[in-house]
Amino acid sequence: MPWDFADGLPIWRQIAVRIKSDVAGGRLVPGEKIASVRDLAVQAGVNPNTMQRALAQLEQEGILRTERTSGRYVTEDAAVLEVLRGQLASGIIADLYCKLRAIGMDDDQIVAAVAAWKDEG
Amino acid sequence: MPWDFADGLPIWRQIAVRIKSDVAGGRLVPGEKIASVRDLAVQAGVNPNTMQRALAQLEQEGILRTERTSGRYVTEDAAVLEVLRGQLASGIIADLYCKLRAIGMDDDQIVAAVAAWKDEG
Amino acid sequence: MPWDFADGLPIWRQIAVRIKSDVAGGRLVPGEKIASVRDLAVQAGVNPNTMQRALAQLEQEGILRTERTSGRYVTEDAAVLEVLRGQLASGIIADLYCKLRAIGMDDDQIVAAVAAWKDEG
Amino acid sequence: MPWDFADGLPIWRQIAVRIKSDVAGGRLVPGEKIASVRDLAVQAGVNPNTMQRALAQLEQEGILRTERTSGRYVTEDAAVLEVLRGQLASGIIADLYCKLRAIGMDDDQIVAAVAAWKDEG
DNA sequence: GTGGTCTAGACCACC
DNA sequence: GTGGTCTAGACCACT
Repeated sequence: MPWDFADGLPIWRQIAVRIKSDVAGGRLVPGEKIASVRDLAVQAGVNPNTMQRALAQLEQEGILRTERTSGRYVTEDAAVLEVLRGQLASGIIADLYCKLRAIGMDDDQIVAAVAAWKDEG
Repeated sequence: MPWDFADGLPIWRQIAVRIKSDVAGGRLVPGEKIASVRDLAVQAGVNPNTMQRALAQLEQEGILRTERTSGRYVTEDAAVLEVLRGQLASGIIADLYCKLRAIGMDDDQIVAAVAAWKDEG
Repeated sequence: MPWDFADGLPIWRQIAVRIKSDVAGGRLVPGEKIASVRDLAVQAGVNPNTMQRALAQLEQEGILRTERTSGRYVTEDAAVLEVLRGQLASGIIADLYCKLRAIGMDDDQIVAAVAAWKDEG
Repeated sequence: MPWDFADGLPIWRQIAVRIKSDVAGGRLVPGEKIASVRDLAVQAGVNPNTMQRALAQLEQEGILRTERTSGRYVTEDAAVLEVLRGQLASGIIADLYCKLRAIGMDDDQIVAAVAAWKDEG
């Protein structure tokens, strides 16, 4: 997992985004227990504290649920998951528009290009 | 300009991508002379050799043209510019599909979401 | 039972307050025998001497009564119990006024808020 | 400032509550700059990290606003302040009811006692 | 073993 | 000087 130290985004936020994506994409199953803070920290090659911070953020957003003595679980709240997907998608798409506008495309061209890519690419 | 030393992409490639984007977006005007290697290197905060390598790459792709005695110029070749835009857009759009598929969206949903964003966002 | 070693209040006083609350609230029944010093000390996780001191204090206030040969009993004196309730309540209410004034409420607002809470909360 | 290590509430939460109370009570003036993280940490006798955590929490609740290079400021948002006062008051009053019920008072008696205290005490 | 807290000290970007 | 991040390592409570 390549953490970008160069951009402004803190590692714990990058981790949070990654886990969000995993939850949204179903690679982390709702209701399932996730690995322990320490294990995740080792896997990610960061300090347990940093991982802790990312997970605390996710818990506070309702994406994870903590059972103090047994571990952390992915939320089963469908509404939360739906909102999560919407937020992630919105951010990604906004980024797309930003970059394509920067190379001189207008919004209609962007939509057309995305639609065309589906058929070709 | 945040160059990313962490991922595998060499800095000179990152610079080349940025300049391509500037050309495609018209921030570097076709036919215009660009700054000297040394100045560009200072602006970017990199070694002149690194900048040189990026520019050589762009020249080899036909995006820049060198006049031995006077400096480097942005190509005026419309075909080259068009291909450039296509390449950049394709990469960006491929990235979009990759990320949105990762959060569980299928291609039709992606196209729909991008179209919807144009109207809302 | 979380005894607070940090603030100035000695533990035996904290224990005394707790027992007073139990008597006032009827969790310790007037006329009933209470457990032995040793048992109470174990329950509270403190040294028997500390518990002894708390009980002596309560006895001196007339809340407990010692029968030399059989143990300690909760007073049945209604007047004592009434005074006890009054003292406890007064302390708690004084604390309330202190805290609510500290966040900028005046006495009328405090009374109103307490009355309102009864209906809502 | 006596931090309670005995109860379960983390120090950074206790600090956050205290600062909330200061804001609600006007001891920290809306719009005014507060002391630096390091100074506050020294005043409170805790690690700068711990203070940082408390302040981050308050910022996230909209009570403080951070200007990265100049310092932290108390919000001027009247709505936020009003909600804050309401939350604090509610918590304090709930605590009152809990304690007074524990000594055998019913809700009407509680309201009456609080009203009486205003006139006497 | 789990999550959570706290400390100490370093480093960065910004102005 | 400001806020913010990261690491390393210790300690606690709970089971």
